[in-house]
Amino acid sequence: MDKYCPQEIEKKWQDQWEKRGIYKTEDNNTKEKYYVLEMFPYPSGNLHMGHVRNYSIGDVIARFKTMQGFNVLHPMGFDAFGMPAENAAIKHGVKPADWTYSNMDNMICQQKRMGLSYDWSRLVQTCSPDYYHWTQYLFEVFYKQGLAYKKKATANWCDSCKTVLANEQVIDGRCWRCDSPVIKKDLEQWFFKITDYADTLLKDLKKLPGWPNRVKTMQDNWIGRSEGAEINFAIPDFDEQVTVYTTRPDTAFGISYMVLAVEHPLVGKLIKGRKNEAEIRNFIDRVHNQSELERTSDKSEKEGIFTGAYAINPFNGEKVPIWVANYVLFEYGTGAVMGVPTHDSRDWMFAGKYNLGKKIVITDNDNTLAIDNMTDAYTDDGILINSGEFTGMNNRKAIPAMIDWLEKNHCGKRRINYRLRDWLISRQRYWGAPIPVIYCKKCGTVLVPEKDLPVKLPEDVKFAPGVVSPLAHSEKFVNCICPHCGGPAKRETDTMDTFICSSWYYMRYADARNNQAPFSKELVNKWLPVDQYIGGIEHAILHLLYSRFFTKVLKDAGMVNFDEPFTNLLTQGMVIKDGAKMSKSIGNVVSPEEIIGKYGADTARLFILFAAPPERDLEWSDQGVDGAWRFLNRVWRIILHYADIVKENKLIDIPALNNDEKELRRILHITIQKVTEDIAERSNFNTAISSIMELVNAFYAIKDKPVQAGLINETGTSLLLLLAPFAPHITEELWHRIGKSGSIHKAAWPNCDIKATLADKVEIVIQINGKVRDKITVAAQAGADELKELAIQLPRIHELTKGKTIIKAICIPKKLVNIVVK
RNA sequence: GCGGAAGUGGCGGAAUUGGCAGACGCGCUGGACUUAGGAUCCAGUUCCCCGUGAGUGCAGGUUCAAGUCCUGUCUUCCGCACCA
Repeated sequence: MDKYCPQEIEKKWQDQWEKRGIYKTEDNNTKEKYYVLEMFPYPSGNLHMGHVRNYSIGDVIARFKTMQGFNVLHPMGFDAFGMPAENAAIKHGVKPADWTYSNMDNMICQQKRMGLSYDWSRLVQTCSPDYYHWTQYLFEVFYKQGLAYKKKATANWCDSCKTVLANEQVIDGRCWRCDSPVIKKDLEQWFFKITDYADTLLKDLKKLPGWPNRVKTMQDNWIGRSEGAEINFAIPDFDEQVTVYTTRPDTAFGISYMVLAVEHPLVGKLIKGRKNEAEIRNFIDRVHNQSELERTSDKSEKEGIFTGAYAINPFNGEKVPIWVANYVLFEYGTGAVMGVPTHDSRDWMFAGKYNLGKKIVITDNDNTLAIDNMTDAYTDDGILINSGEFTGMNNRKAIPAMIDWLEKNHCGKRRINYRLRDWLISRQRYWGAPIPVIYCKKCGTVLVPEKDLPVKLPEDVKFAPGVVSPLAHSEKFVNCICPHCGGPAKRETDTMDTFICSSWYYMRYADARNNQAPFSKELVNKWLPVDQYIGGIEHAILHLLYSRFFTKVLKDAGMVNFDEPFTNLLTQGMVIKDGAKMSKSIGNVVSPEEIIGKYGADTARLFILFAAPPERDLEWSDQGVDGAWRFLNRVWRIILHYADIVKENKLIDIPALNNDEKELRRILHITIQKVTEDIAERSNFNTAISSIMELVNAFYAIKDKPVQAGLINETGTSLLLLLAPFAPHITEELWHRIGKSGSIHKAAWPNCDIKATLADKVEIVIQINGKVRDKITVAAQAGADELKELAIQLPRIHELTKGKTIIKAICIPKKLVNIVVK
């Protein structure tokens, strides 16, 4: 018998598969479609174990669904724009395009060595003009829908990447990519109006039962919907008015001051000419220039200063002092808040520090609250007091009543507010899709006409450390002709956030080579939505929220007929070693190339799927890899041991099976049932593999016994079929060695014979007071009464219950008898 | 602070509906085969005071029966965090 040598057979089959095109997906096919997709990678140059895990999971599902008779779409591509290519250009003088394409070539080789069942004819590379042509086209779709606009705003600026970032891309005050602190900069930038879709994005989370709750909760929090009211306060001295947003209008009679954000446009007017104007301005400048990190840190103290101006509380006509303070965010709500120290903890602290008034307007049921014995605000529900006509009302009921009052008296209204901000999409970088906009002195902002797309990236661009917006330095790129009036004009020199490229790539796969449109309606609606999407949890908000937004916009634009892109989402855990994420700086990286070189792709895949369920973090174990390797060798040997018998292709003679044979066949069909369910229903590949291992153990157990050739045929063939999605090469090789023709990966998934899974005899546990005391083997169909009789008569049970009263016996057929004694 | 997930042998993990806790794998121990074994095959492996014993972070509760349900509590990880 020859040895299992993955280095030989894996290459051989990969070549064969490619030559025969067995993973090419047909668009015209009557079988039911199934679209399985792994998040496409950034082309860093090399696969890491996280990729191996991601692709192994997707490949199992793709192969399994194919064998189950679905028409499977399983494509791959690259999220190929982005900063590292420019950094390489700065550091090593290579062109970003050259660097990126050579990295992609290398990674495709590595992916092919993993034996993944991709339809490579649909390869998508977002940096290719054939692709970003349509990214630009979609920008124009957004623009025409009124969803793309330019405005001056205080933006998050990463000084290391020399570009702005969207809110979602600032993690704890730091840049998501390079981790350097983010600073504030006032800049003119392009935005996508994702806030228009805040409500739909939130509501439609309910349409996603196939998503992990964790991800839905995170998106829910990120969108941050709150219900409340706007209240207008007059400022008679200035003939002005200021509007606050609150979720607690029921506390309005307790307002003792009001606070504006330092950026609030009214502040300048209110403080002008005050004797301490300079002092106030100082404070405002200091707060405004604080970094996101400092300003939102929980350590930073609440600070404020009185403007000298007063506003009128519309409910009771009281004069309330107007302050400015660091804790009020200009971007949220109206940038102004009311201060109710007695019923809001932050206000309690602030009022305590600056000696502002406190008045109780909601009391607990026993009416025991008193300012003097309060140590913090009372934020619970209760009954309104000191609240004019609303006094005596339950505060929950008072909220709508008081909003109605505001609306009737034209001094406020109901308002729903979101935490979500518009998506800042322009980047001051070269290696991205140029924003297809031209600025003309006469005509203003003009879209590049569709026929002139794509706006191509120029190649003669200089890269140097610290250069902002390299495109802006390319004369040839910047200067152009206005498509409207034909006069001289200038191009937009910012490129698009790469998250835009990745917000629609999964649609492009449906029609990847289309050069007339991003995709044909027919094909995108045939294949989408993605049935199973697989990727890391780190995109819970970023990519997954943006993609949902894109899908909804394209649906409203009539380009697609579905409104959620991913029906089922599987978020895989990290691959860790020695308790930490694999990283070069810690030095705990295990390279996939090395593992595949030594053990082959099948072992690597099998180990990574076996070691933990997909959602959990996976601790890398070299010994665990050995275990997977040993298992495949066991399969190799047992199949070859029986190869000649299997080749005879004898049919099974079920009535002739002896007990040992029946037992083996029972295990086989239980395994078929379990593996099918584990893949299809639970995505628990680890338990699927463990049950295949049990089958192999059972196969070994009958090795020295005479076994019917038909059963050996059934067992050997089914074993390979069950294992095929996990270890595609070894199973293909053995498939041919047992005399089968055609690829195993095109063969039908085995069916479970339910009758075979039922045992004639079952073991029943006999408990006394819930503790196992004995076991008996009885006919499977034995009923409750019969079991009880048998149990009580057992010598051991008889012994143990001697002198005690049997109160009752609980009998669960096929499982147990529990005798309750006293 | 708010929200979420998780705590099970020496290790990774199983137990899907309340019904034998520890499947499967690693590691370890022993045996067989062998010139040899870090190959292979077989067996054993939760703990202990070895029993009518204890045991799924801890303390209670419900139940004939609890890893699973309920109450409280501790720890770890993750997300959000002055959001008015």
